[in-house]
Amino acid sequence: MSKIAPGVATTPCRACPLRPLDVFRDRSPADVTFLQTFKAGELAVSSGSTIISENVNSIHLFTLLSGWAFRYKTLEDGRRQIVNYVLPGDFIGLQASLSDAMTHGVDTLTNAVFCVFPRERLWDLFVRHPQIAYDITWLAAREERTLDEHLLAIGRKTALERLAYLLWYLYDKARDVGLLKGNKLDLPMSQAHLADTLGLSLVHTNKTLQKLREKGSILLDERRLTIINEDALKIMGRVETVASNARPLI
Amino acid sequence: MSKIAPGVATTPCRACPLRPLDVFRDRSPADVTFLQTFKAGELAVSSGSTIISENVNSIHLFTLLSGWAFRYKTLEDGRRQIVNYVLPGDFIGLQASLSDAMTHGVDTLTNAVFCVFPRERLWDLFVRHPQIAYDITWLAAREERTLDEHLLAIGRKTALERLAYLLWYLYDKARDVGLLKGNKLDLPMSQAHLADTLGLSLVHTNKTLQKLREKGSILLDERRLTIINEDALKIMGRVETVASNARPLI
DNA sequence: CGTTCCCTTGAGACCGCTCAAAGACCGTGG
DNA sequence: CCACGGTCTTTGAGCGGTCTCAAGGGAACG
Repeated sequence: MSKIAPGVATTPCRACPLRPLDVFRDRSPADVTFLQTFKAGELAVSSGSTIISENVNSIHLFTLLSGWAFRYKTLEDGRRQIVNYVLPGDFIGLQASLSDAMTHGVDTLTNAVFCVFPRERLWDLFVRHPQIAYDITWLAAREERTLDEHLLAIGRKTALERLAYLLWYLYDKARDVGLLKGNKLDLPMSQAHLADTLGLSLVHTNKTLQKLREKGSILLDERRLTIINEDALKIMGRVETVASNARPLI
Repeated sequence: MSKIAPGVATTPCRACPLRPLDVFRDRSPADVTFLQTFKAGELAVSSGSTIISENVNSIHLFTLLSGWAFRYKTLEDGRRQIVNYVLPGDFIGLQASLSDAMTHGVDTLTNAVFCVFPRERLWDLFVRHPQIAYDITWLAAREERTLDEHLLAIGRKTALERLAYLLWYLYDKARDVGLLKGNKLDLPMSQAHLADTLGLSLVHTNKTLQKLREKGSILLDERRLTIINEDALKIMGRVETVASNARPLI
């Protein structure tokens, strides 16, 4: 089901397939070399695996190399809230690592490969590689901003606005890391996942999806999303226009 | 309305009234001395002031010394979502500082005093004071966890659960910094603020508040909150029991 | 003493919920 | 090969939680 690749050939950081992408900042060769030593290995898991468990402290930090995952929290009676999605290049585990208490879970939506970094070397990193430390903080602040945005959506937007917002968010996020095929994107999650992200019931999510399709700006069939009119979708979703700069890749 | 105290006597970090509190970690005298030099001054503002404006990059970082504030986001049509509350000892501004795009606003609920730190010295801090850099990251991860929790509440809890959760959250947070008088807490926000935090309408928030009062675990009158049965409140709010450790104070 | 803000209450509308069930698709095992 | 169970999507029906609109009262303030 899941294992940390032992002798198996792993991707060397200098040949990281993500780093050349425009969304990621350039990094000095020295820092790339350090990241290579910081990387303890790779974790290759199948779809539906739990990478970080709620209520259990994680001893690792991860960068997703390929695949999709999501962060979530659940209540005892089973109600689940998906807090954010994880795409290639996203760095996760800081919360579960630094804080000692309850945290979120992370599950994969597809087969996925993670770079694994040992938490115990984080302090060493802060001492000896301030640039990377700064980048980690930058990413944490960025995630915070995303969560603010999601809170605004769930707390104050209508079902239709929320759904339009979420689909645009996923589309835009996927575009950053080159996952689009033209104006099409293969989404790995079910409508139940979307519902748990939006704070809506499954049934109502489905009906809202119908409505959104009727508006003519999107297609979504067989989990393939096609964006016909991105601007209209953004307006419907009350999306703030964001000029996002390149971000660091850990 | 607001000004950075110039020649006015400000609180020296070594005599910080917050640091002796149990919630805050001990810090080496050398680091306290550095923080003193990092601190550019104090910002004393009256109730209802905007400290950080949405859509405008902030050039400062702040630690709240005294008073209450809140972080929020708004939509163009005026709908507002309060994202979190800021109490003494809380460190804010990282998002608005590090990221270049749209951000949240921060308004005060009472007269308040902030310690002001210049953003441009943040990099220097990361190079020369890794412990403080680490602490800042730790706080960012902690805030992220809080937002996850709020997302779970707004997305998946009922109105009554949300309100119970919020009141307990505020009570617990205030207790940390010694703002309780016995089992009483003076809340500075209106029911409109509570509504905008919970993703509910003002009217329904009021009616939910009635219901919660009827349950007998709380009193809330004239903005004075009395917790009669904390355990019952936590259960109603579906609050995870959190064993929170001491946290750093910047 | 008028204005403003806040809390409260009532009434009715509607958005989103639960319950229920059917069809499509898929992998598995008989 | 087909039967079967599981997951996912879709649809209908009816309930109810939350919303909007409206209005009144109290406290604070100029």
